[in-house]
Amino acid sequence: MQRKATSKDVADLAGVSRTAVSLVLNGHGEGNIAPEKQALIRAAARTLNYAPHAVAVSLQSRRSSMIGVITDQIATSAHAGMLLRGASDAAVAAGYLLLVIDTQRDPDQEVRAYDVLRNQQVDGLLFAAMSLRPYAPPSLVPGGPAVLANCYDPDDRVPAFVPDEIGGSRAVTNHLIEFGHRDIAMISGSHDAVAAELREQGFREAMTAAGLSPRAPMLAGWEIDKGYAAAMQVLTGPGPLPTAIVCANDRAAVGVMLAAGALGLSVPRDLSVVGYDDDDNVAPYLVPALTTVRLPHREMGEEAMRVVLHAVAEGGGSGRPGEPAGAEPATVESAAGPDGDPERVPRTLLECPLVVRDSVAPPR
Amino acid sequence: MQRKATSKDVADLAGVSRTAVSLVLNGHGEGNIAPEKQALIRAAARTLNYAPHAVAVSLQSRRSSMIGVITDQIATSAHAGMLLRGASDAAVAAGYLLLVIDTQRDPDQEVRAYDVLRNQQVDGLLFAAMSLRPYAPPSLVPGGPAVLANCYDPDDRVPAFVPDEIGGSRAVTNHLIEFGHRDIAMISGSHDAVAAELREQGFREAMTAAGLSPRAPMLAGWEIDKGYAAAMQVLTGPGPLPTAIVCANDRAAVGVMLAAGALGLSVPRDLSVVGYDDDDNVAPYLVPALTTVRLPHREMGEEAMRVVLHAVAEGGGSGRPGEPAGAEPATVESAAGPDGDPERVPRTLLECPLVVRDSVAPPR
DNA sequence: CTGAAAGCGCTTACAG
DNA sequence: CTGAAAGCGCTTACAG
Repeated sequence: MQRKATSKDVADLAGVSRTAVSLVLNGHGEGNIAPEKQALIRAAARTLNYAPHAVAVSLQSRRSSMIGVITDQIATSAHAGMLLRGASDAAVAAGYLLLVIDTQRDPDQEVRAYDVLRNQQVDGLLFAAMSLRPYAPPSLVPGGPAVLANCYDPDDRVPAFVPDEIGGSRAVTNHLIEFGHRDIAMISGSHDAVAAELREQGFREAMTAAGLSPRAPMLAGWEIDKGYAAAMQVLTGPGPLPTAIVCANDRAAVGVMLAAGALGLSVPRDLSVVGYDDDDNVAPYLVPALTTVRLPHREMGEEAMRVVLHAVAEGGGSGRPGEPAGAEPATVESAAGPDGDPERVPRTLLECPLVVRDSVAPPR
Repeated sequence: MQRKATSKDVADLAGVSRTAVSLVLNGHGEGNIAPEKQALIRAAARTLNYAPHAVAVSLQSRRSSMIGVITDQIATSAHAGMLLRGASDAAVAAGYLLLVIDTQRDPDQEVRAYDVLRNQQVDGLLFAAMSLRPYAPPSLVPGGPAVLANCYDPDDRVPAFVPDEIGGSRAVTNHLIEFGHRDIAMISGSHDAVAAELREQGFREAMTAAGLSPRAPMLAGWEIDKGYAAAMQVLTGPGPLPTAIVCANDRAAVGVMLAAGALGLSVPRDLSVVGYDDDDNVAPYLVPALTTVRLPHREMGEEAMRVVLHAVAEGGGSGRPGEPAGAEPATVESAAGPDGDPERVPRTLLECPLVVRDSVAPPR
C-alpha cells in the first residue's frame, strides 16, 4: 500500500502552508484565503487524492466520529440485524461510523467492551439487545451519551426505544375479532422472555375489551416444534375447538400450520392463524402467507442512534435528549418515577404494525 | 464524563517521566527502569485507572488495531451473522476491533466504504458476502491485506474462504442413497445464486457415482412457498413419485413439508426430505427435525480473519498468507491459474458437514 | 537507569 | 490574507 498523502504534501504542491490547506478543505477558506490559492489547494488535494488522516483529526479534535455499539447476540436472529442496519444508516448519514462489539451476554465481555470503547474514544454509545429485555447499564456510562434499543433500564436513567408489544398483540387479536372469531386460543412463548407476558397481556386486553372471555394462554415456546405440540394438544383435546390461534411468534405459527396439515385442517378455512415478528424469511412465504405483527427493529436502531447523535452534537455527557431527535414523535410511555423522580428519562414505545396477509378468514 | 487520565498524570503521580511510564506499561521496563520505580508506576496507573488513549497510540504507531469489514447484506440472513461472530472472535482474541460497514450491495456505498476504512487507517480488510458469490475487489485494495469470506475473486488475486457446496450436496444425497432411495428429486434454488448450481452438481455427482440416473433438478427458489409449489407439482404430477426430495435450502424444505401435510403424506414415512443451511431457527425444530447440511459461516469468518491478522502481523501489504494461519489445515482447492500464473492465491474450501436428524427413513 | 526531545498528522489561536 | 507555533497523547531513539 502506497503512503497516503498528508496535508503537508498538499501544501507543498499548492505552494502554501498546511494552515491554508486545513482552512480551505474544512470550508473555512472564505475571507481567510485568497480565492486563487483556494483553487490551487483544491486542485492539489484532488491530484494527490488527499483525504485527512482520521486518526490525527480525532486526536486533535477529541472526537472520534465513531459510535460504540454493544450488542448481546448479534448472530441469533435474522431480523435483529435490521436494528443494526437502522443504527448504521442513521450514523453514516451523520458522518459517523459504528464500532460494534458483541458480548454474547457474557458479563466479562460486556465490561471489557465498555473499556475498549472508552479507550477508542467513541463519541457515544448504543446498547442493543437482540430480544427485548431489561438491562441496567453501568451507573456511570463511559464514552459519552448512551441510549438503549430493544431493552430498557429498569430505573429509566438511560433513554430507551422498545417495541409496543402489548399494542401489537392487541392489534392482531382485534383483527381476528373483527373477522368474527369469538373462541381464540393463544399459544404463548416461554416466560424467560418478557415479550411473552406482554403479548399475552395484549391478547387478554383485546378479548376483554370485546366482551369475550379469553382462554388462558398455553405456555409453549418460541420454536416450530413447540407450536406444533401445543397446536396438536389444543386441536385434538376435549372441549370445543378454537376457530383461531394467536401464536407467540412466526416460528410457532409454522408449527401450528404443520400440525393443522397433519390433522387434515386447512388454514385459514378451518382455522385462522396469526404470528408475531413478521420474520422476513418466513411470514411472507408460508402457505398461506402469514398475517402477523411487525417488530420495529429498524426503527429502534434508527431512533436510538438519532438520539445518541443528537446528544453528541449537544456536547452532552448524558444521553438525555434535549429535544426529540427524529421528525415523527414516537409514542412515549411516560415513565415518571413513582415519586416523580426528575432523574428519569423517557422510555419510548415504537409501534408494532399489523401486517395483514392470508392466514385469517371468518370462522366457519 | 470525567476526563481520562493521561500518561502524564501517571508520570506526575509516580514522580517519573512519561518515558518511564510508557516503557513500564508496555513491558519494556525490565533492565531499563529501576524495580522500585516500576512498582510506583504500576500503582499510579492503577490508582488513576489509566488506559492508553487508543487514538494517540494509533497515530504514533501507525497501526489502528482495527480491521475493516465490508459486508453486503448484514441483515438478511440469520446464520450469516455467525460469519461476523467468527471474525469478531478471532479479531478480539488478537486484540483487534472490527469496523463494520454494510454496503447493501450498492456500488457507491462500497466505494465509499473503502475510502472511509482507508482513512480510518484500518490495518486490514475483510470482505464478507452474505450469500456465496463471485466478487472482484478493487485491483489495489487499500488499507492493508484483504481477505474474502463467502465470496471469491474470479481471478484469485485475493485469498478467499468459501463453503464446499458441491461436497455438502454430495454428502446429503449419499445419505439418502445409503438409506436405499433410488428415485430422488431435487428442488433447486434459482440460479441467481451460484450455490444453486453447485448444489445441483453435487446431487448429480452423487447419483451418478451410485449408478443412478438423476432426475433433472426442478428450478424453484429459496423460499417456503417455492418449495411448496414445487413439491405440489412433483408429488401430484403424472409419473412415478420420488421417495425422497433434496431441497435447495431449509426454507424450501419447510414448504415441502407443508405440501406433504396438505397431501396427506407423512414425513419421513411416506417421503424423505433433506435441506441445506442448517438454519438455526428452522432445521432443528421442524417436525420431524430436518436432516440437512451445515454451512461453515462461523469458520469462514474465523479463518478469513486469521489470515488477515496473520498478514498484518507479517507487515505484509498483500493479503497473501505466508504460512497457514489456522491450526487445522482446511481443504484447499488448488486454484492455480490456467497458465500457472504465480499471482494466484488460494481459494479455500471449507467443509459443509452433514447434520443427520429425523426427516429421512428408508423408502416404503 | 533516566528524562528531554522529536514526531505521528492534524487544526486552531495568534502574530505578522 | 498568511504562516509559524503549539498542542492533542503517545512512543521511541538519543544524550546524559
